[in-house]
Amino acid sequence: MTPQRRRASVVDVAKRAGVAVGTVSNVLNRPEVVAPATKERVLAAIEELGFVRNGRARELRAGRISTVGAVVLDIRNPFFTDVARGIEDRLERDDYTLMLASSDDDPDRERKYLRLFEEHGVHGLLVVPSSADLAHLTAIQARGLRVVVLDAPSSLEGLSSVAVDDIAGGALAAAHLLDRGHERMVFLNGSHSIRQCAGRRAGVDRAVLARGMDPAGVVEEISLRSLDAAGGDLATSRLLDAGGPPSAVFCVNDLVAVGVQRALRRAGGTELLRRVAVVGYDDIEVAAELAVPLTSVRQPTHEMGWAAADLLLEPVDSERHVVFQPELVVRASSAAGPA
Amino acid sequence: MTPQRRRASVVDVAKRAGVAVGTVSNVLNRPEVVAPATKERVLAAIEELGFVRNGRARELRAGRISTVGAVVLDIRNPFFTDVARGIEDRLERDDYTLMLASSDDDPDRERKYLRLFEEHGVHGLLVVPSSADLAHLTAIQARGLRVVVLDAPSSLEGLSSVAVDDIAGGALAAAHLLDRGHERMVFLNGSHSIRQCAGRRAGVDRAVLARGMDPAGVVEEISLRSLDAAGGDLATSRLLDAGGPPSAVFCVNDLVAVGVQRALRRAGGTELLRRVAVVGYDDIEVAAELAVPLTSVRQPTHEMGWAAADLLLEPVDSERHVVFQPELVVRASSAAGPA
DNA sequence: GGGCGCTCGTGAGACGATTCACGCCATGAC
DNA sequence: GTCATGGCGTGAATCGTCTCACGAGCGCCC
Repeated sequence: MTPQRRRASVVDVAKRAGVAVGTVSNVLNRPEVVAPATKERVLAAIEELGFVRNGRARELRAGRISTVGAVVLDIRNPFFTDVARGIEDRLERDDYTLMLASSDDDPDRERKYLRLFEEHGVHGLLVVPSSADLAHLTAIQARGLRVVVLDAPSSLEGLSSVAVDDIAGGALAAAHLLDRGHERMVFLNGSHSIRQCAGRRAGVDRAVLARGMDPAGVVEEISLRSLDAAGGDLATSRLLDAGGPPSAVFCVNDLVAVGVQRALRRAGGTELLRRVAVVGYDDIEVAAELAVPLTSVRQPTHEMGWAAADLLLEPVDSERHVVFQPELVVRASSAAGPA
Repeated sequence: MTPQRRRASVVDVAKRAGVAVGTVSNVLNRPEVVAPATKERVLAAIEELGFVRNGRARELRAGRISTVGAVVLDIRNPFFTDVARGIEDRLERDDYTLMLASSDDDPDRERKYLRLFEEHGVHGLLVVPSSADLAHLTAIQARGLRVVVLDAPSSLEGLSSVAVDDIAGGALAAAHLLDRGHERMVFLNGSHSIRQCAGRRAGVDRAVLARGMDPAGVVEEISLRSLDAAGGDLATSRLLDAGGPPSAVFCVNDLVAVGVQRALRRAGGTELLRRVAVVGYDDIEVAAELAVPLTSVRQPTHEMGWAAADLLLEPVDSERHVVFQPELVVRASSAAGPA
């Protein structure tokens, strides 16, 4: 309890209890081999000195590692925190801990965190890659770490993965808007170097082609720099300034859709809001509670996190892939027909 | 690049480059003292072996620690992720890293994570305490770690803190409802062992007393087990079953308020929703975009996180307290008058 | 040519916990 | 009385990195 210059170590405890360091270690790790009286003395000394094990030394010696690192794209997006929660729940079962970091879609930040985790000696890494190039991940795996890629379905070069079928998701959304009669739509997407973005676009194209139409004539894709409400708001404002509202907008995630709705309402009130069909992606918790409840593509977030952590902890050494199917949740925001 | 049984160590690198281990270390840490030719050889060996520093050994030896641990109440609440972002931004400036964990309002989980972080040897800890008892935190501080308490203003027993004035926040919300003429209100709160909850209740009482009324007659407080949309939904459903809708509801956070709105709408459509005045807390990003935009108490989240990290990194050793003032953001949800 | 200073590189020791081969002692069987 | 057995405890060696006191080699100047 008294402030100390230096943390107490096993040596200090051993001295205080009048035993050897090995005995202290035994009390901590295999208490059953220590006689009760001795154990008592050691525990008392630990208490008095406020001794706390030094995990770094412990892991250095033992090689044991019970931490897992995860790098997601944006920690403020509920989609990723839900996935993280799924990861955590699975890890807890095996007494592992999660270190979470957010790359902000920035490959450099991603690399920085991956390196940090690797130096730190994590058991494995869960990564939502921010670019299409996975060479740095295969290199890490080659060094003996387990790597599981989340949300990046294709061309995995030997890495295990958990993903939702983004092509199917994009197709669901686009088909829904086409069904409503929209023959032109705006797609607010992220950079195609983000795999989910490229995949959803491919799905959109597939749905359009399936109806014998030409994607180039139907889909106007706008690439956003920031995939959040601010990004959606800004892009929509520009559209309105440029030539009036589109009749249908598909957004690469729900936060962007929230921004779209915000800009529409600001420009033309609820009336304008109801005239534009908006479809989001992720089905975040508040999607149903918005001014105009949002039609969205739902992904099984918790299950994805769980499955990813599962792949990481499993002793299996082979490459494995888990693909979940997305689901369209139809609400009022997509009710509007074409202009 | 080739898979290896064991991670390459400095010894391996030294052998390969034909130098001493100290030289390898110098290349990594003080490259300017190594002759160019030697440095070249060492770097080549590092590349060939895929050598990655072992951070555990490094920190063990150096005592140097560049990690900070944070334990927040609920990682899915945007309030906490915004605070976390503030922390991260401040830490990044000094090349520190954040390990984030979520206690789920559970003191046992909180203790578990704190212990883990302490064993891990973090530089310091940022904690949003889940109970009123801070003895375990002072004990940690006594052992030489820096501890900053977030969002817990009173009786700090020597711990530095960053907080928003919860009493003022509770008072703002209650005064607003009283101004609208509501003489009865429901307060959906969490356990009073959570300090923010106790503080906001105190603020509510203060506002009521300031008008010469009796809190017991005005405020019906309901204690929720889970402070999220599900919790608010459930409590509201029960209220409706028991005796019809209240005229005013103050929620301890916005997620709870979202749940309240959901239950109201389910029971009586938008019409019922507009008849009940609802005030939330935190002003999360989507608060303005809900079906009925939510009146809420805004807290400067990013600044709080930044300030907390600042206290942790500063070399100052004295106890410091930073208190931010909350702000009421009035929107449509609180427009309804008394029944 | 002896002394001095400088640049580079060396390698043993330290950080703190764990492990394991070993020794001590008491007990009990023959 | 001897020997085997088993329960307890010991402490040196180990993990991988960094530090630091030291020394080798070289050039330069008086």
